[in-house]
Amino acid sequence: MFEGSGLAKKYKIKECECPSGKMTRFVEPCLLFFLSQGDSYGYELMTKLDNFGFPKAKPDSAMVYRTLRYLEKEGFVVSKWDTKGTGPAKRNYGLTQKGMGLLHLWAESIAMRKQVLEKFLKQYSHQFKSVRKK
Amino acid sequence: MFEGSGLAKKYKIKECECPSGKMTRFVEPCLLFFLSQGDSYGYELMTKLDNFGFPKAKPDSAMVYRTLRYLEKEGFVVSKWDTKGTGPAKRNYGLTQKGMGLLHLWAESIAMRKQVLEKFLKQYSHQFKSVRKK
DNA sequence: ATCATGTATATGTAAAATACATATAGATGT
DNA sequence: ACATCTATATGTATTTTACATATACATGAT
Repeated sequence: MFEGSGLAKKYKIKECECPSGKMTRFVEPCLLFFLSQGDSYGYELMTKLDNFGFPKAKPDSAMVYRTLRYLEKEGFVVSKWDTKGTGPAKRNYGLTQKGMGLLHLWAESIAMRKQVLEKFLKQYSHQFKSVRKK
Repeated sequence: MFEGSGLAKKYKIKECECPSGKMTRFVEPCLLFFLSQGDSYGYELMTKLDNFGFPKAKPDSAMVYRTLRYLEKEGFVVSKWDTKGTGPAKRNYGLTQKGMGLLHLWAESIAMRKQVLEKFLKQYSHQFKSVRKK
């Protein structure tokens, strides 16, 4: 994994000088995807994100709640309070058709992005193949 | 490509509501990579970026110049003026060892990121495989 | 009873990143 | 003389992100 490589130490580079894998921006498509599997609420979505494979650091809860509110404002999701069950009331979110559309757009965008990263990595590893033993 | 899918129109979603593929952040590792192939200067690096396969939109020249200055400030690159040749003087950049280290860190980070995107896409396409005919 | 912990949502704000506009200036072609 | 291309650079408004903090219900332990 990223932390364990020792490269940062070797070259005396602060960890923060290259993105650590938080991928906060990625929160939005994840939320949309989770909601496409069924209604849910902020706290639960947060734990799902947590298990989704974010390389590092827990997703920022502020990000989750604010993203959900943004998505609702724009009509990508709808919510209603759920007072049933134990504990404090939950705001239960559901995906709209428009939200489903946004998810598909995100998927296209992510696929494209993946290709760009792949292109970079291909060129990179081609150039350094001889240097990078191990 | 992204623009041509028609999804945005179908779902009445503004293009800006999902990232368009500018990937400004990606400029830094690209610059480092280009410089690992030999010294260069801002304007040339910009055109290289242009040809690198950014899905949309030209790279912001401000971003390129500011990133180069940042990299120099932090010791990842060094520069000197090149007054030889035609046209206005160029500031010629070269990668330092520390800069090479940062490039390798970026490569790790990008590889990790690619995996996360892949994971997302795999789950996504698994879920929507039946729905997404052509 | 009161205290810590877990569940749940929400906001305030400082700092960083980004987009977009604009400035400067040498060289070249018309 | 003027437009265009090459080349670097900065100003700044806006957006994004990180981090801290506030609220409050529920539950189990002391």
